[in-house]
Amino acid sequence: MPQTPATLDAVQLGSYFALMDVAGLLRHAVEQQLRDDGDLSYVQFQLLARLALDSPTGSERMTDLADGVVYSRSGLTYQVGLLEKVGLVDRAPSVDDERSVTVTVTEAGRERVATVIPGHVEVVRQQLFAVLSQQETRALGELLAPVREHMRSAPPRSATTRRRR
Amino acid sequence: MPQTPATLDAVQLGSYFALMDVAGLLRHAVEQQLRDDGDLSYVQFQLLARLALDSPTGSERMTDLADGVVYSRSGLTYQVGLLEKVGLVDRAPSVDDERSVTVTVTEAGRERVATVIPGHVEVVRQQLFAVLSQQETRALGELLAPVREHMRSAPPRSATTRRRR
DNA sequence: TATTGTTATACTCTATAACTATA
DNA sequence: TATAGTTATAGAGTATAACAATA
Repeated sequence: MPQTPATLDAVQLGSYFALMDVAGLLRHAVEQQLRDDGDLSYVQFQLLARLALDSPTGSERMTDLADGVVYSRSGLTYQVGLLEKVGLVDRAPSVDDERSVTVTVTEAGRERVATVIPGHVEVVRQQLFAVLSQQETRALGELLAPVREHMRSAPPRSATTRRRR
Repeated sequence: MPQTPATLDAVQLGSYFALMDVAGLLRHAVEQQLRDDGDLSYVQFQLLARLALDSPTGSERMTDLADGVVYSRSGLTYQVGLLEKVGLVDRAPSVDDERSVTVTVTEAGRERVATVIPGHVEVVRQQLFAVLSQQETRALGELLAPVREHMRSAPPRSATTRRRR
């Protein structure tokens, strides 16, 4: 890792690399758990969890699902296709807009999420929250939530691929 | 993203997802910059930067390079092989231990790092530090550094692949 | 025997561009 | 014309297991 590059000071650099390293290690651990316990990738888990836990109806349009989860549209089609193939979601044309596709978690999908969550939570606790106090946990979230908002509203340059919002 | 799974409270969940989302978005932005400006993946940049900026000699053994880099040994061989093929590093048997391989940045490798760093720094500044004050930046680093230490010393279960330390 | 590293192989994921269909 | 989504294709990255060589 660089020590004195162009124009980030040492504190910024340290924070940047700590963030990337921690997230990388955590994702690695979490992907292994999801694969072992539920044969899911992290992205598939995100999609399923969003449908099963965040959506009142268990349904979302493809375009809305793409928000924040996946980077390219074809990638979303691919992942949803995999989930459909194994019966964890259904796909159907939207009622109001024939161009849209509505994705819905199946019962099996909800069960899969339920199967996977305890181990998932356990990994996150061991890897991340074992080291942080309640206050620190809160502080971390409060630091990062605005950053996420900023990143989502200000996509990087050369946004050749269309993205929602 | 889940709202009330098994046994993480809402604050923990929020911090967890904020961390993963921010790091994912940041990595995405940064990978694009590295690819555009220097035809490097993030991992390749990490390896080059470590050799060029962290190592006094510009050299490291494969095994030491693997330290802190997440993935498998064969993955490291693959990435170093790519870097060698385009002349950014050299590989040679270590002098003290014939089993080991010593990787060294070439002059071209140093130049590539120098080429890429300004744009890299700019992306990180825009995406991450535009939103954080000095104090917040410091706080973020101080929160995450111990987490990283913990994760590195306590690898996840089923460490089937050997890893250093 | 244990460690260092490579190779062969297979697989997953992602992105680009071209395409269809509806608004 | 613009938007929603799919498909074809191609490439990058990763992991596993078997392997050779040295300690």
